Amino acid sequence: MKKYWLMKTEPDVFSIDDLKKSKTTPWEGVRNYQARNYMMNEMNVGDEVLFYHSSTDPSGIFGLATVSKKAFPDLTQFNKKSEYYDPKATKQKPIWYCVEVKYKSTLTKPLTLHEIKEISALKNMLVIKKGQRLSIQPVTEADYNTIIKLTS
DNA sequence: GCCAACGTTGGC
DNA sequence: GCCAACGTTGGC
Repeated sequence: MKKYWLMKTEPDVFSIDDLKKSKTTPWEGVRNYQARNYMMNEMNVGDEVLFYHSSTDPSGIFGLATVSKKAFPDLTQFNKKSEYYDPKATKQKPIWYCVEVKYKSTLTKPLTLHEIKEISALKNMLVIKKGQRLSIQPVTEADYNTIIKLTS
């Protein structure tokens, strides 16, 4: 059963263009249990990803990607030099997991957060809910299909 | 196990 | 840069 996701990233740190260049990337640095649990327990190879740029102007959905590898330990948690280092994690007992994400396309017509708020069919999307900070959010198949139609 | 203090996210 | 929302930490 294919699932659909929205994954947030700050384009200054990692943008859809960066993903286009690297083709795939481990989704490292997630340090929130709810987001981790989605990756660990619910994401499967082939799931569709809406690639969302946050903390930028305008913020919104700028690309499409797919999950290309199931959850595996996020190596940055073991790396003392990484900003994502977690001293409580050990290789025997990792705390943080990530999936690998693969580039699919860059939207020629991105869908900004402002536009999402204006579209009544998308009014239940989590990303427009006040105070919604979760960096990985489930998206319904209907919302995903609406977005594909609007952006192609 | 409660909850105040603190840190982070992210739109504006 | 502000600040609302909300997750995490740690003292008790």
